[in-house]
Amino acid sequence: MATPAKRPTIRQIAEETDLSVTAVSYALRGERMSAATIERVQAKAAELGYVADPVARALRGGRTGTVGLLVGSLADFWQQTLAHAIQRELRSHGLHTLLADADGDPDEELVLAQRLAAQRVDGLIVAPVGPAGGSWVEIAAHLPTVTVAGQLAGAEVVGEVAFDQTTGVGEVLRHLHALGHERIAVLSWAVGASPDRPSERAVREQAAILGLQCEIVPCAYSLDGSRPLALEVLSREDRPTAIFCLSDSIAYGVLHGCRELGLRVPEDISIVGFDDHPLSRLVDPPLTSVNWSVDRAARSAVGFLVDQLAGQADERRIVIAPTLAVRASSGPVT
Amino acid sequence: MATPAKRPTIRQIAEETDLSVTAVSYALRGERMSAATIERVQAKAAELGYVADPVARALRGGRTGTVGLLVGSLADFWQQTLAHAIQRELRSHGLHTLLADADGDPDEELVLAQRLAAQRVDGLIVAPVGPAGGSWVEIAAHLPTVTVAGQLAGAEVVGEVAFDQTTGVGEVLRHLHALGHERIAVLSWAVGASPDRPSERAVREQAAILGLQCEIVPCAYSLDGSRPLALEVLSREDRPTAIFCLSDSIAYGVLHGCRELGLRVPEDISIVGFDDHPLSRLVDPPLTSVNWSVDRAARSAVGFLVDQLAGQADERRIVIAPTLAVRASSGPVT
DNA sequence: GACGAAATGTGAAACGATAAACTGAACCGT
DNA sequence: ACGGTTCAGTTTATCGTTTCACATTTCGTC
Repeated sequence: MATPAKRPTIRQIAEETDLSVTAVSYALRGERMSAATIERVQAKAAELGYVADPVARALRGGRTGTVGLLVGSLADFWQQTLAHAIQRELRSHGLHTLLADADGDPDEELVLAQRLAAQRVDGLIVAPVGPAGGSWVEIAAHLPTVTVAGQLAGAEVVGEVAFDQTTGVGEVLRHLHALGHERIAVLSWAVGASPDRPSERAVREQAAILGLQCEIVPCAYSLDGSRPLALEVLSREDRPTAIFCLSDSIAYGVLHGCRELGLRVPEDISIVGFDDHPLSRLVDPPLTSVNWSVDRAARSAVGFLVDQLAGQADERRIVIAPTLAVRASSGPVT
Repeated sequence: MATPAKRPTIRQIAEETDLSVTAVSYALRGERMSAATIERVQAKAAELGYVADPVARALRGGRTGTVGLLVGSLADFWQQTLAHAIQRELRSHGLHTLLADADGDPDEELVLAQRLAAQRVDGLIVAPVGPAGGSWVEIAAHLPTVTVAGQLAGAEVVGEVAFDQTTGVGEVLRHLHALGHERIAVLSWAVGASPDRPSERAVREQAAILGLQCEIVPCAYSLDGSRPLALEVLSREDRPTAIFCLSDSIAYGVLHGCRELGLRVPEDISIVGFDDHPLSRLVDPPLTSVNWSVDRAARSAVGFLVDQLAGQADERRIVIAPTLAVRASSGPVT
């Protein structure tokens, strides 16, 4: 663990080829120098196994080949899936991923974004929890930023992958309404982090249209966060006839809670998730959920960023349409 | 996106305090300088919102505060969980995570490890797919490396978090044996990547002891990888009475396949997983699996690395004991 | 055969931070 | 009063790469 670790440097190549460091630098990139020199240098580089030092390059102001990926909460299974898909997509473009997890905290999110910027990432892909503060405006101004599944209003991003929350939420509520549900508890995550989160606003709007009575309950991500909450909601005198969870992870915890209380799903209560994690079709009962194409989202997000890095300067935006996957966890009111 | 982005530098502080750059450098770290100077400098730094540039620091040979996390395959749900846990633990120590996914490919794994090293990570946490090649020896010699859930034999790592495969596999096979199973298909991932993978060797050993007939079938991670394979295995004339999957993700795909074929689990066939993903208790039927404490593994791995970085030079090792969680997916042969 | 323009190459500065070596001055005991 | 320590700084070199400005050579053209 202590050996000096000597990666070959550009200087070594220079010495062994009797050229100046500058010449080698150019030749390695195939610029300026004569064809003969270029070949000689590159041969030597290959021989020594030379790889340019990304750190030095970054210091000089160049690219690092690394993109920061900032996720709202990795405790959420779906966001794990999203992170995986994005990371994979970045890799296919030869880019590295510096992953950070805000853990549901908008302040932490900002701090992490700044630290990623300090690490000289070439760009930032964010699935934001919090609202767009002033700092976000600054960060996005300096660093090509793409948002996924959330906005940073005011900040000038180079790309935006939006999920059509209104339609997604609408489909769920219409589905539940059609089944006869009228009292619905909505479990939402990171409430308060973002005052007017689109999904919550969509819930209020659509509920008003349909005349549904929706109570929004703040909830932590993850099984362990939602299960106790579910137990509380489910134990109420006038418990709702359906629970709509704004994330599948939350729904899993609720399913777990139902099982503990001996409640049958969907006979005693209907459960609907959001985001449609791959395992949702396998849980018991299979979870009704709203599906967005993760792959498409990941491809778009990375594509936007890569285009930007390649010089395409136009801001781009895509809205991903939802598909309601109706499964066994939702049924008529009995 | 084009504004020059001016983070304050050490030099700005130097100018504004009428000190040399070096003096500021020392003062910022509270060394050498007089108390008065130290305070003056730190006040100015706070005022300007100065944060040391990790890139420059790294170039000079110092720490980057970033740790490389190299995972065998993020397509595997359990490894997603592991990655999350480790990332979270690293963050609690103030360390950043550079995440890379080898995607089941040992060669890719090596390449990624080298690229991480080039990015000047302070250390490496690896959940290896492949065997320990010569390159690993070199990498580990230069970079503090901790392995989790796999070995890099020959390479001098600073810490090792091992899972007791023999016992884990043994418990599963004994469990199945006790239920009367004799013909068992074992779905293993990344076969061939590592010629003598501990889990597979454990299967062969334990099967021999118990007199079981175990066929090891190579399989990709993930639902989509294992489902078609499961369909094939399940459609055989003399299909096994039990399938033991060396990862829960694989088991999920198998469950999916059973459902498609109309096979009842466990009446028609028993399914057992490995690693015990949090959702395994929620799928239908709840999956029998082998649990290892992810949190303990993550804490240990990060602890080993942090200790090493703090100067503790002793190599450390922990073996995590398995717990067999018997659930409804495994039952007696009928 | 002379002149400007390419082509090919070199040296030095820069990126931001740090470590080693050096410079005065104050201070010590004898 | 004199050599030796400390203290509190400064100068200079360095990490590996890129880029700007400049120096040579070669070449085509009139």
